[in-house]
Amino acid sequence: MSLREKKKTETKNKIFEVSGRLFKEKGFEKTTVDEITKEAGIAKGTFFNYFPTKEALLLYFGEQKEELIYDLIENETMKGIPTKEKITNFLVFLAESVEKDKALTKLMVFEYTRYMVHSGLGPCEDKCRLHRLTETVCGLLDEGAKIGDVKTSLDVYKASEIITGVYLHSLIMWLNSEDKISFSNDISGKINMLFEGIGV
Amino acid sequence: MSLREKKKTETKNKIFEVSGRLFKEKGFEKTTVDEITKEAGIAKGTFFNYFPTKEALLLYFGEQKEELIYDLIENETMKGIPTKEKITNFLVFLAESVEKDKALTKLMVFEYTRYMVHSGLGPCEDKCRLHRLTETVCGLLDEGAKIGDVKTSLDVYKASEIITGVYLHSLIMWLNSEDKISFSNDISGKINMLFEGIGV
DNA sequence: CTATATTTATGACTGCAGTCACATTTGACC
DNA sequence: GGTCAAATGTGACTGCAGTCATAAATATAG
Repeated sequence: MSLREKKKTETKNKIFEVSGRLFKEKGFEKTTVDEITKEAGIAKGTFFNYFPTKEALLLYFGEQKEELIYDLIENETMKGIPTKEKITNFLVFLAESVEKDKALTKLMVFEYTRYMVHSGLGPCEDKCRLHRLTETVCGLLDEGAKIGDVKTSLDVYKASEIITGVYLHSLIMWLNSEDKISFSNDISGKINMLFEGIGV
Repeated sequence: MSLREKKKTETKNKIFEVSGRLFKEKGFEKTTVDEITKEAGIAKGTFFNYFPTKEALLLYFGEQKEELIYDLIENETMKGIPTKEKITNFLVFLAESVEKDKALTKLMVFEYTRYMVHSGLGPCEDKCRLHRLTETVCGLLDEGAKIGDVKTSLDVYKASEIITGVYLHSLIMWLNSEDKISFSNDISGKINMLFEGIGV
């Protein structure tokens, strides 16, 4: 790795580290780019060489976290249990990880929405986090279809989208609640109902 | 109505009208509050007497539209059809109304997210649009429970939340798609699956 | 009609995100 | 090491959302 690349990652990490601390101390809104750069010992313009906007930092936070989570999933003891449980475990795991920092999650969800809405991200491609979630669930359901854990006639992809939708809604409701709800409990109850169906 | 109240509504309508036009012409971002107020013939400060932020305008747009829709629902020919169809019709109707202006819908969804995330709206109360949707669906399912259209053991509220979640997810996917999907078709397919269930 | 209170309007001003023309550092090649 | 090109750093500057002290308009009371 060249000197240039070394300095680059160094600077990016410095920004990441300082801003993370400041956001925790005083919140996202009240932290200015000026402060971040001053504490990081760089000029204001430099910040924008690394992150196109202040909000882009939030996206970066989210990506970092997501990587950790999806990695962990692979290593879980998920072999040999019914598909319903597999999916429930997966989503509960996601939920629990998110439950740890509500304020940050709020900001990230918000920023993610902005990202989806504003020009960036042409069609719903790789970068789309919801899409990735759907794909993962889809994989689990596909396996389930082979073992006979789900209806053979099932449109697996559509079902995955439904599950993602339920996850998203629970997340938003939880973010917007006054902590009376447990996000992870809510999710697992709903997955159950999805497998049973609503109609008689 | 006093002179004061008359002038107030007049000014608010003027702002609403001018900003609507400008947003369509040049988009939300590129329209400045200065422009809006100049065209409306008022001072900049006045704008903020009516809307706390520029974005609050979007919320107002949404509210106006929503009123129209929910009113229409009441008057629909929804008597005597199965619960599944009632709910499908309702959501398809919502979807179709939203499909008419994708760009504006994007902005409104985005702004709604911001609204939920940033301080405003303590716990998820009346003002929460998703909550209102859930309540409406819940009403339909309750009726359905009486006629025996849904499982008697069903947790009706939870089911409504699931349906709302599916609606929201479809909406977002559609907003983020390159117009290959029909939002309203997508919804009706998923409601069907929800009634059938996923498991064997 | 005058005096006083309350509500609404005003626009110069502030603070901050984001830009840009220019300076500095790094890498590559001789 | 010297020379040039490309990448990165810099901070004064710009544009816009939002504020606030003050002015104007309207309501209320005597």
